[in-house]
Order: sequence, then C-alpha cells, then structure tokens
Amino acid sequence: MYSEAGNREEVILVEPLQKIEEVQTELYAKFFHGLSNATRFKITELLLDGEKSVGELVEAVGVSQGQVSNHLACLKWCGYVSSRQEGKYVLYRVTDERVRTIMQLAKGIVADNAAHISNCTRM
Amino acid sequence: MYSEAGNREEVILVEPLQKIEEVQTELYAKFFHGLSNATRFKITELLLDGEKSVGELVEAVGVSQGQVSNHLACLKWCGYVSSRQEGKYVLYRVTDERVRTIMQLAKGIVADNAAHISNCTRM
DNA sequence: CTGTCATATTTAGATATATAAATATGTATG
DNA sequence: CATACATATTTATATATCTAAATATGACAG
Repeated sequence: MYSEAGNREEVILVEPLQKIEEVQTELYAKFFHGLSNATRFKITELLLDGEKSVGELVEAVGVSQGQVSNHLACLKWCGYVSSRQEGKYVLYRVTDERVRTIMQLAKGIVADNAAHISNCTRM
Repeated sequence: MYSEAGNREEVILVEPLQKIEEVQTELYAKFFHGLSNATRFKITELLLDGEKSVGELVEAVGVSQGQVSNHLACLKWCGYVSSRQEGKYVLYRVTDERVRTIMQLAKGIVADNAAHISNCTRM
C-alpha cells in the first residue's frame, strides 16, 4: 500500500505534515531541556566567558567529572556548545551568540517573575 | 549564634552570597524547564498568536483538560503567560514579547542543529 | 439554590532524568 | 609499549516529571 505509485503523494506529503510539525516541536522542547538543569545552565554561562577544558569546568561547578562530561554531551547535541581537542585537553565553547541573547532575555524575564517561579511546584 | 548582633553581617551577607547565586541558577533552569515540554511549547506558541481560553487550547493541542490546565499553571508560574477571567472562561495570553524573541532564536539555532538534537539520547 | 459548563487540583502509576560510582577510551610522555 | 592524566561512557539507583483519571472548585443561567 505504501509503495503503490498512485498513493505516494498522499502518503508522503499529506499525512506526515502534521507529524513533521510534531517532530519539530519535540526538537524545540528538547533544545530548551538543555538549559533546564542548573548544572548545564552554569556550564553554559561559564563557557560564554570563554573556552574551557572539562577539568576547569569540573572545578568551577563542583560536580563529578563524569557528570560534567555527560552534561557537555547534552549541551553539544542541543547546539549550545562545541568542542575541539587541544593536546590532551578537550576545550568547549559557546559557538552561537544567540545563546547569549537567549540567556540574557531569560534572566530579564525571571528577574521580573522571581517570586512566582520559586513557588512553582507543578511539573 | 545566628541572632548575635556582632555576626549578623557575616552571617547574612557573606556566607549566603554563593547560595543566592545557586538559587538564581536554579530559577533560570526552572524557567527553561517551562519550554522543555512539547505540549507547553505548543501552548505558548498558540498563545503568541493571541489570547485563548483553556478549552480552545485543549482542542488545539489535543491533550486532556486537566493536563492543559496544569501546563498552563506551570507556564504562568514561570512568567511565560498570564490569565484573566472573562465570564465563565479563563483567557490566557503571552504578556512578554521577550518570550517570542527567545522562541524565535531557539528555532533558529535548532534549524542549524536539527540533525544533532534528534540524536540526543543523554539526559 | 440547583444544575451545568469551564477550569483547577489531586492521585497513582508509568516514564524520563539526575546522580554517583565504576570503568573505558583516548592522548601524550618517557 | 607502559604509564599517567584527561575525558567519555556505562550502570544502577534515586528522584523528578509526565500522563491519565478522578474529583474539586468556581461561574453563570434558570
């Protein structure tokens, strides 16, 4: 049925359009998930100040190396940071200035709503 | 000890400074958690197009009324949306244009990193 | 004030995410 | 190639979040 030539347009174009949107929305949600963890947020903030090795980040945020590495992998997959090998170190940085803007805007909104947010108990 | 007049400045100002930063970071993370769910992201997007009742949102996103209501409460607490009673309806809207900007920037970044994000399996 | 419709809240169970510890991979150096 | 150091990955467990269903609150009409 899916390989019948006559149905191809319907099958490939019409039905999946909604699904493509859903997939897109999932991607956006996943993207924001990147900054929805305090450690990852802190790491990203630190990297906005300049390139840093994993070890430096471990010391700065005070969580285990394995954890930092995992969080970095997440941030990298989301497009917040990128990395390069420098000798025996791996240096991470924020590639995209839009990340800085997003975080600044968020801080502004939070500043205007701090009281509400801290009380948020649901999901 | 905490009520001795002599220590007050130290106790109230010095020690907690770090904790205040931690609390702030938690707030920022909590804020981003707001958009880290596909349903909430979709709701916020819909509300960027104009004020809507809970019922309208329920129909548009296709999830249960109770769930929509909970998500709205979360978005409200985070400062993404606000609401007003209109007769027997409650109308929600996006108050802050910075929300629109944040979402547009995010979409741009995601567009440039879609392949990576969809592969993200960790945290 | 009774019933109806709209929204909010609560609960239990399923799923996802975070944490900590152990281990693996990789890179340089002697 | 053996060792040390830096980073990445995996695993089990704890914790948080999501979903669905039931129930509660609140607003209006009659």
